[in-house]
Amino acid sequence: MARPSEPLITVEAVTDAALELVDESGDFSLPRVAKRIGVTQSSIYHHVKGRDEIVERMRRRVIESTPRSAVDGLPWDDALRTLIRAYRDGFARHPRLAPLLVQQTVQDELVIGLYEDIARTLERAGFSGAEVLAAISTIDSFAIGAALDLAAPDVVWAPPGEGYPTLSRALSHAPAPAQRAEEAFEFGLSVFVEGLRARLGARNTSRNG
Amino acid sequence: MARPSEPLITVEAVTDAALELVDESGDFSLPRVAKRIGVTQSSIYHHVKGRDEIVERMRRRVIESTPRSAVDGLPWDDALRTLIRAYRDGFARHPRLAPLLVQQTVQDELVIGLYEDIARTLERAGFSGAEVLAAISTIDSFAIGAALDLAAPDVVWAPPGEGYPTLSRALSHAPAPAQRAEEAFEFGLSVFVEGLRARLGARNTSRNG
DNA sequence: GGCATAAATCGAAAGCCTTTCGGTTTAGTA
DNA sequence: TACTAAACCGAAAGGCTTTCGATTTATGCC
Repeated sequence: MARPSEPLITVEAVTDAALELVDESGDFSLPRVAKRIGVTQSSIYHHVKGRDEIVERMRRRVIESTPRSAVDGLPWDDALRTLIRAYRDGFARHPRLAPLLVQQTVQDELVIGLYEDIARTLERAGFSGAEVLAAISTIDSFAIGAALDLAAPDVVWAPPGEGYPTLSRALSHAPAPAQRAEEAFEFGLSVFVEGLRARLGARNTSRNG
Repeated sequence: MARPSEPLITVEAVTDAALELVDESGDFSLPRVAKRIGVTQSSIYHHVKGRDEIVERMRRRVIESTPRSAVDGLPWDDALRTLIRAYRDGFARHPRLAPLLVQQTVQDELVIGLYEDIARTLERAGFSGAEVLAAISTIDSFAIGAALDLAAPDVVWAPPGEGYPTLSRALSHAPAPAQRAEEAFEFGLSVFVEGLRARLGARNTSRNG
């Protein structure tokens, strides 16, 4: 075949097909993407640079599917919760994508924009400099971990026997997998924000230094 | 060659070689492991079931390298900090292993034992049932995220231009990469524990319910 | 309109990877 | 001593990513 009047491939179609494959099977490959959109593997290289670019495009696709929310009017703790939820919700829609993303660096401008919003909110709350950076790192760790939690298999921890009474008791309260991950995320989020508030309070009443 | 009097391969040697390769290059493969211990790829299959088993053995190797600490005498918050640090410190010694581990389920008994200790500590603090489970999930998310943070490249967030003043200000306080990850982990850990304490306090003084 | 260039496709292949299979020699055992 | 099981090797199947040359066609320029 030769060059067609309308290209058979678009980067969007490649990204879509790859994302579908990830949702269905947890992974993707160039031969499978090519087959899905009805072209040859090699043709894909005329539209993307390689496998890594497809991963980057999936990351962007997932992030821009969550609208950037205006939080400047909200109290800082509500604002922070909103932003962190937005970050994590993108992954929640494509849970099996998370393990692929953690292998690669982020340089996407949209993510940077989200970080800027988080940084502003933290400064507004009363944190500064090094603390803001540490808090953002923590938020990143927590959100990515929570996204991976979504991709985890149904039975995450299976105590092998009778020797773990307390853990078994906790597990007996486990709801359905997706709901468990959701509840765990909300719990962790609120505990983290409460911790930040406690830290600010201790500073303002000069109890800690 | 035929069957030697002493086997040329042991599972420990395979695990060691794989871990060295991961530390050096961020990944491993059976041909490279085989070359490193001076045998053929196929021979490895007489000692481990496949690639996945090698990954599981590396996980176990890393976890058992951190001794299980006795925390029953400590106040619950100190105990919790100690346990979470122990979980994360294993990864800190082999940062590039983390991305490989998140692709696979945990069923290792040692990890379950650590979770049991965390569950006991949380019950001792005053949490119960569903809260314990949610807290453990959160701890897991946070620790794994922190481990991935260690494996991240030096410049994690690079604001592309002038449009991100608050983030840029925060980044100007960034210490060396490894230290940044370390400080972020300690910050998040202490905020998380403070948040748990705040939640208990609110409950005891009946301010929240 | 005619022509050079650039783009889009394909087929083939190089070079990785994981896993399996058959052949060979030796260790352990009845 | 003879038989089975174990440990090794070489070869190969079938997957992957990426590159290359050949072919045809769209596009831009004179």
